[in-house]
Amino acid sequence: MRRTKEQTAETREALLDAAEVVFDRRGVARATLEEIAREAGMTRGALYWHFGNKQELYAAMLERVRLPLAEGESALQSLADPFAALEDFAARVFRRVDGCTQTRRVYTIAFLRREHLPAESGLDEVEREMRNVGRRDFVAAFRRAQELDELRPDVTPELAATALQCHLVGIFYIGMQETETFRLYEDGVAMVRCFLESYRAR
Amino acid sequence: MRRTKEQTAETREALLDAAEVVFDRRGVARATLEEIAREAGMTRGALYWHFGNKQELYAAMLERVRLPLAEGESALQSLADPFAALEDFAARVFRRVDGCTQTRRVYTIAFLRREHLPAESGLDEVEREMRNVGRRDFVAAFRRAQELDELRPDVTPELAATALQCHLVGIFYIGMQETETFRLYEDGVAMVRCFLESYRAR
DNA sequence: CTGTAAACATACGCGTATGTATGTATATTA
DNA sequence: TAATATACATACATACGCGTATGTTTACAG
Repeated sequence: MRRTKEQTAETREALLDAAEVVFDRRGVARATLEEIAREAGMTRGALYWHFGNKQELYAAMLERVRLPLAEGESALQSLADPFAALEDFAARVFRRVDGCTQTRRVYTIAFLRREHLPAESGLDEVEREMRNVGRRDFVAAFRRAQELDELRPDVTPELAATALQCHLVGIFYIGMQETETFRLYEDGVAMVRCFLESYRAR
Repeated sequence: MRRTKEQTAETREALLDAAEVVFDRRGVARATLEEIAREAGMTRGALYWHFGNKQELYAAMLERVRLPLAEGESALQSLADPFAALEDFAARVFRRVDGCTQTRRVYTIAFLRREHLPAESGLDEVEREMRNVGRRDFVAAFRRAQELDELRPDVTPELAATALQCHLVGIFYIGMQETETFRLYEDGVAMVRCFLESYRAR
């Protein structure tokens, strides 16, 4: 019952798709490998062939979304107009998470359907990067704004970056819970725009 | 081996204290009733006597913190100066969560150490209230601000309330993860103050 | 003072998820 | 084309955590 290389790759993708569905449905801890495999039309044998255990499966699921998202972040580098770049960045992230079902589901899983412990080797690194969104770039952007005398004089670039990060995470967190009363993209962009104005010098 | 009523109450409190510690350490799903009982110097027998199962234990743990916190929220009712009331409210919540070890731990558990599923009878209600912080009062406060022409004309009270809620939740979320680099009270108050200014009419 | 039930500790049975070991058909390679 | 390793399915052994049943002591009601 050996499959071709292409079929094997399809199986792997199907298992990751199934993992997203089941993790979202049951939560990561309560999700069983049996249910995931059945959801993909396979057995646990296939799962243990492609991934060593649930942790590796989860990590692979994160990787599949992290990589395409990482591409879009580079566009923040345009530091001519820092505030416009920040708003544009936030809008793109919201559009991405709100528009793409897979991305949204994975973010929902990482934020809500999973228990975060202080030290979890490997995973912590990736998830930290996910919730940090683009904090490093935020600091750089606000520093640039400071040089241009566009940043409020009574706040540091670091505080502004942290505040933006907090706001984005909160919007994610609430937006994923209140899926009916809250439009991630429209409301999110409006909030960030209003938020950024408050850190602008007058 | 029957105990006095007072001893029984002490046992119950000890079990709840132990639950906080173990839930924080292992996460709710991975925490075992055996470990919780041992942490309290008891056996599972005591746990099953006071609480029917892990879910009831968790709910009781939340209740113990929710009740004292609910008292402080009423002070938002002073609607003479809505923005000052909002800032004052946020400051008190931060002070409470940052200062009281027990409150902070329970909030950490509810936000980070637990998997949130769409429909979970009973718990969802309480946790929804926890993360909503004081949204209902926020709307009222921003409505009042609108009447006083103190609210930005281009935003609705509902959007402003949601934004504040998002910001608070995000500050909680990040503040509990980055316990070293982030001071919940000091940084949180500074952020909320800056945030509120942006929703003020000029 | 006595009976009863409270407040646990201990012991047991059960289901369930996990990891691994083994079986097997077939794509790939030499 | 034969040999081999791949890509799974199936079967098994194990352990763990839960719920409950039972045992035991003793505060408390009458």
